[in-house]
Amino acid sequence: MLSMKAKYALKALIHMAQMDKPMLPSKQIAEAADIPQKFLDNILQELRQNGIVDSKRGIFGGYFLAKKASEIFLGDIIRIIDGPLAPIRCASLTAYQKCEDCRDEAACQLRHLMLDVRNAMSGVLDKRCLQDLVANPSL
Amino acid sequence: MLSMKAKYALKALIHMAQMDKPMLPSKQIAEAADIPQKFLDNILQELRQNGIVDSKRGIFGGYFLAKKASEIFLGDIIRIIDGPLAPIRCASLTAYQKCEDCRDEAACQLRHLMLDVRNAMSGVLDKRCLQDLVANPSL
DNA sequence: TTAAATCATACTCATTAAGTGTAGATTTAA
DNA sequence: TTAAATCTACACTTAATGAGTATGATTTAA
Repeated sequence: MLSMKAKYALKALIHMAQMDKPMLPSKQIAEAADIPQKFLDNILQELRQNGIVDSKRGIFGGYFLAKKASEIFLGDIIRIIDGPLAPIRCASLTAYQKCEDCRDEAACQLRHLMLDVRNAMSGVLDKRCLQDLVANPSL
Repeated sequence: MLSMKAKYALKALIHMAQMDKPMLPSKQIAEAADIPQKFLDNILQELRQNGIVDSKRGIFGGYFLAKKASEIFLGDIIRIIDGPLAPIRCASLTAYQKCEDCRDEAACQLRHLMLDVRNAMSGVLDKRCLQDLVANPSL
């Protein structure tokens, strides 16, 4: 399950990509996307630290996309907020971690299955970018 | 992410399917699959209540699959233990629930995306059964 | 200098995850 | 019939995570 936090992150970014304004204060994003403002601040912070958005302080400051919407992939956003896509860590490509109780990883049926699940998810989330959610409303 | 509980459930069922014994006491499953026994009892209970396994009490009792391994699908096991596959409820087919903050569900980009993710996951988990994990060790 | 904004840290509060413990019921071989 | 091995039910614990809040500092344009 996606956390609310990740859902909010996606909603906020979609909103930012849809507006052609270069910069939006978090308050406006919060209102437009129906997200608790302070929580959104946390989220935007995390996205900023990971190079998804950038910010300008002071009055008339705000947040803006750090890259083109066509270069921001949805899988990466989810990874930043919720961690790896894979259902279990030993099936993650970006955050691999060995199972403690696994005797023979190469033969582990569960891992093979979950690798397939991970790849299926990645096939959707790492192929699509923010732009796809804006440009193609009927997708 | 899959919970430990769901992972244990899958490990236990795989072990049961692999052994050709008709019945296994939970203690043996716990040892073989490296699962805390009491926790496994809870899990087997839940699987029994959902028609995945059945049990026989008394000395020489134990648990056994309630259906053929080829009829037990992995998606269903995960749904029983962890709930719906879909990343958000409004994208679930088996446990649909409306988003509270959604103005126009049909146009919601996020939902369409997550429906695709759900279908990708289902494409793996609802197509494969326990038998696949036993019969096809190199899959 | 002040108002509006971001930035940083720390805190709360409820729920879930991951088990454990205790007590009792059922079965069946001996 | 009884002891051993099991299942069954329910309550409890302990830690982590989720979903936010609160407070205060810093920046910047006017």
